[in-house]
Order: sequence, then structure tokens, then C-alpha cells
Amino acid sequence: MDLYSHIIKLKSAVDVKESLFSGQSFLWDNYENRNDYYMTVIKRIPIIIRQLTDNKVEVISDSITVDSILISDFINNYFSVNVDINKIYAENFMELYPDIYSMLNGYYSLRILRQEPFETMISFMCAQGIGMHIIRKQVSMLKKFYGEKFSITFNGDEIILYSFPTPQQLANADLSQLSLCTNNNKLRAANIILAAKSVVEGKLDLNILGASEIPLAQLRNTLCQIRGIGFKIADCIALFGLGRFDAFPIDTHVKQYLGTWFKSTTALRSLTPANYLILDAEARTFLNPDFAGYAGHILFHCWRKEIKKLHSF
DNA sequence: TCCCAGGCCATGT
DNA sequence: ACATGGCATGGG
Repeated sequence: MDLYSHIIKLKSAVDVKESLFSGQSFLWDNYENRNDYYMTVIKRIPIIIRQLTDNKVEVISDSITVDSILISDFINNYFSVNVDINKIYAENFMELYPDIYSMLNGYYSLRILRQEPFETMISFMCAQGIGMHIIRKQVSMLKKFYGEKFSITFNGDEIILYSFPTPQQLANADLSQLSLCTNNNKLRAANIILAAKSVVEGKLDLNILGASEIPLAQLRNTLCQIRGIGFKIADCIALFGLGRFDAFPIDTHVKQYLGTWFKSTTALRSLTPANYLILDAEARTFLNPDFAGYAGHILFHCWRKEIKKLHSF
């Protein structure tokens, strides 16, 4: 079992309330409580981390080694601290869009996490045309129904957690019971079972897919072979689960800011597969193509918070 | 009541 | 190629 499989993110190490679902990005608190501590759970071991002023990650726990991997090395990779936030836009971005550039100032501490591919794939298959709270509910029910229950002790309290189910566990799931976890959507549940089976049978190897330097379009087309995965979800899996920061998922919010902020006329039309690819190409003219998705995600959160007045991640 | 929420797919033109 | 409706439910 690989190192990622038992990661659970918690919003705050001091006041543990709400775990993030896979696919959510992590925005360091860049406003006031810069010294807040956070906790992540790896292999059922609680790891306490803290943000440093340069958005690097400090691992508070003493050097822990799991499966011959130093946790601090793992954490720094997990939080993609090597990504230079100053190089994610095209070189002339600041001159072309000075207002947007300054508005993005509060969002540079956002880190895209290198999350476990299978967990990311299934989680995003639950994220279609439905509100964030329902997406979160679906993922948490999947874990509760099909994952393994375990507990850790933190600050003297016992915290009950559930690991994300393995491909085998979901492949063997009963359709009607799994539907309870997918907002009663039987089609979605069936698609998840099919996807899990293709992983179990070896027809889909996400680790090989992520490790190889295949072109983004080819990677996207491979993922789109799976029922229930289109361009947007495929790009999300690539961006959040396969470390492909060049993948640029276009959802309803991205479409909106492309039209409003960047005056794309294509963004005013319906998001057909053809228009998706046009928007994708357009975005790469004012973003660094190699980090288009990373930049896009910062724009995404800025749009949601500043314009749409939403506050969930 | 109506519309939208981090879409995808089958069907009809 | 494009438009439309179904899937599903909760919140503004």
C-alpha cells in the first residue's frame, strides 16, 4: 500500500472539525493567523505542520520515516513547495492585467496538493453539477461506508477517521448501497464501480499514467475513456492527482472569469467539447502553459471569493 | 417558484 | 457541430 493512501487533511490542528476532500486545494491562512498549526495524517500517524513566511512547510513532528521515506521530504513534495508562484503566468501578464494581478496578491499562498490519484479520480467523479457541500458529503460517506475506520489521539482527544476505500473495496461495492454515497445517483455509482474495476484489473494504471511524460491531450483522452469522466474531470485528475500543473480544468467558474476578466467571447458560448479546447488554448496565451492549471486555480479561488463571495475551498 | 451549484451523456436536429 | 433534457438535491 503506498504512502498516500491514508492521508487525511484537517483544517486546523488546534480545532479539528472538518476534513478536506481529495481535490480540494490548500490555502494557507495568509491573512492573520499565520502561526496556526495544521495536521495531516499519513499512514495513520498525525503529522503537525506549520506555514513558514515563504509558504514553505515546516514539519513540527520529529523526523519520522515511513517506508524509508522521510516525512518532511514527502510533505514538501505533497505541498508542491518547489513551484515558483512567480512563474505561473505569461511574462506580460502584469502589464496586460494589472488590476487582476494585484487582486491575486492575497492568493499566492495557495498550494495545489499532489494527492493520491485513485482517491482524486473517484472524488472528482462525484463533483458534477452539484454543490460543494454535497460533493463533500459524498466523499465522506464513501469513506465511512467503504473505508477503514481508525482513530488517532490528538491533544488528549480520540479522533475517529476513515481511510479512503481501495479500488478493490469499491469494485466489489453493491450498486444500490453505493448509490447512497453518490447522492442517490445510480449512474454515477455504476461509473465508479466500473472505474474501480478497471484499476483492479490493471486496465487503468494511474501511477504509470502520472509518472510518464505523455502529452497532456493524450493523458486527458485516456482518462476520458472511463464512463463519467469528461474533459473537465480528466483535467482535475491530472492537476490534483497526477501532479500535472499544466492541466487547466474549465468549469462554470473558470468559464465565468475567462469571459469577465479576460474578455473571451468563447466563454460566452456554451461549454461544448469544442469550446472547451478553444478556451484551454486561449488561457495558455496569458498563462505559463506549463503551469496553466496552477495559475488557473489561483484565479478560480480569487473569482469565487472576491466576486462570487463564496468561502469554501 | 426559479435558478444555480467545481458535468457528463444520450438523443435529436 | 450545436442544443436540449435527464440525472439529483439543497440553498439562496
